[in-house]
Amino acid sequence: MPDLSRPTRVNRAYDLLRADILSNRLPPGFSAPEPDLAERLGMSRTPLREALIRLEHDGLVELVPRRGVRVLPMYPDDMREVYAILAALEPEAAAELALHNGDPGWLKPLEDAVGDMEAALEADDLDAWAQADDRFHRELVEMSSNRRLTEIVTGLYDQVHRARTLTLRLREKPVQSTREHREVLNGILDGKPRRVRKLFRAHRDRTAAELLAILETYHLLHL
Amino acid sequence: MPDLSRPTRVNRAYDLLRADILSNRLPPGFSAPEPDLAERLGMSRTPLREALIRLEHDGLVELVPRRGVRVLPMYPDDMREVYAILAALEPEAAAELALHNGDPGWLKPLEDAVGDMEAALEADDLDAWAQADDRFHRELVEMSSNRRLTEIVTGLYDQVHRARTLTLRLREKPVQSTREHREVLNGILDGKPRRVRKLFRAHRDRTAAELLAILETYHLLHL
DNA sequence: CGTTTCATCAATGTATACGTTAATGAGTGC
DNA sequence: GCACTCATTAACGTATACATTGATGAAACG
Repeated sequence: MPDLSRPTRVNRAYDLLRADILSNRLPPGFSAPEPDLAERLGMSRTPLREALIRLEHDGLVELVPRRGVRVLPMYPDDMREVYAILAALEPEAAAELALHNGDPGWLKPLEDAVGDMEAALEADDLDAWAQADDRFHRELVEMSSNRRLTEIVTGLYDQVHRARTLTLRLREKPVQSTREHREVLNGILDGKPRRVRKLFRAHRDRTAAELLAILETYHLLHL
Repeated sequence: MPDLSRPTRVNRAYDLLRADILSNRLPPGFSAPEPDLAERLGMSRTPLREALIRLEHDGLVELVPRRGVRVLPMYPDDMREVYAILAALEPEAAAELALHNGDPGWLKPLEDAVGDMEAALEADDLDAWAQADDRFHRELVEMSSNRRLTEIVTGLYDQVHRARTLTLRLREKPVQSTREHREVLNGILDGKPRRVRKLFRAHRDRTAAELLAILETYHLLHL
């Protein structure tokens, strides 16, 4: 809830560091003392520290006294934690949508996202697919119009972002995932909350298991 | 995940302010410029600001440039947000417990909590009842051994803490609530996850509705 | 050579300083 | 009497300074 838009140094530091972590430019395990980071960002330690506190809350870094900032790794158990929470929240949010029938065209963002997933799948463009997938999930939770829920869920997305990116090309073509999204969307359109919840839940559980299996297979024990 | 135990000024400021907010000594809507607060806490603005950033993340205060810190009020819609999330998370955590049958005596903390609720109800000690109720919910989510889940849920508890305290004496004797906790516990003991989920969900939905009704009745529109 | 002691160094936690800028109110014009 | 202008004030965002203290490696010792 801080104003992320104001052009303050704290915000710049936060945005830059977050982007570097999500993109793996600052890989898990990386650590550096505050003065180094501050210099690299061209600012003093004061705003940097404030940004770091926010990143720590986001579960992206750890502030170890005397050892500086450490980018947190994600172990399979961490992944399980995140997906267990998402498996409880997302299906509920989706089911909720199935009740609130708004004006027609209301679900356009979701339809577009699923459409883009299908198109990307057809075109074998995995990056576009991942982006559309991400959009689907983010749009959906935002439609819940529950600000707290949105913040929690997007925070969790961030935490598993690296793992998703790294495993994107290690999995089979996401044919089933794409179909499942379409089914969830249809369920919402049809106003079937219980069906939607069940479908989404199954989707989450399946994708979580899939991702964990890949991590195990490739011995990617920390991301 | 900051180290809350280290005796630093940041931690002191955080603990004191959080306690003051939860106890309503700093009521919703209260606001003060940073220098005032810093002086009152006997420290400089630097550690204070770091504490405030954490409180902001916790959803307890808002940092308004030029106007200082503002203790956030809770409107009915905020309450709805919080309870919607809890209604998704807690039943899931409880259902999970119904699967993992650990050693006997494993559920002791929950049994004690429910026992204390029943005793407090008998003794007409509302404060003790509320404390036991709180303990039940906290213990339960901690047993999920999902650190992230615990942090999210306890953060939400904090946000509605004031409302719960203030309405404690405006509601009828929590006979049904107490019974529902006992039923949930029995469901866990019997290893019936689906039943537990349903019971807990109903409990949450009912208590949320009850609380909101009270707020409406008494025109307590912001807490 | 391994271990212990101690001095050095550097990072942190915090205080202080300061330029910028929004808020406030006095003063002016209408 | 009301609106507007502008000067004053003070809070914020940030930089800098500094004492404390853990870490590190050298040196002394066995």
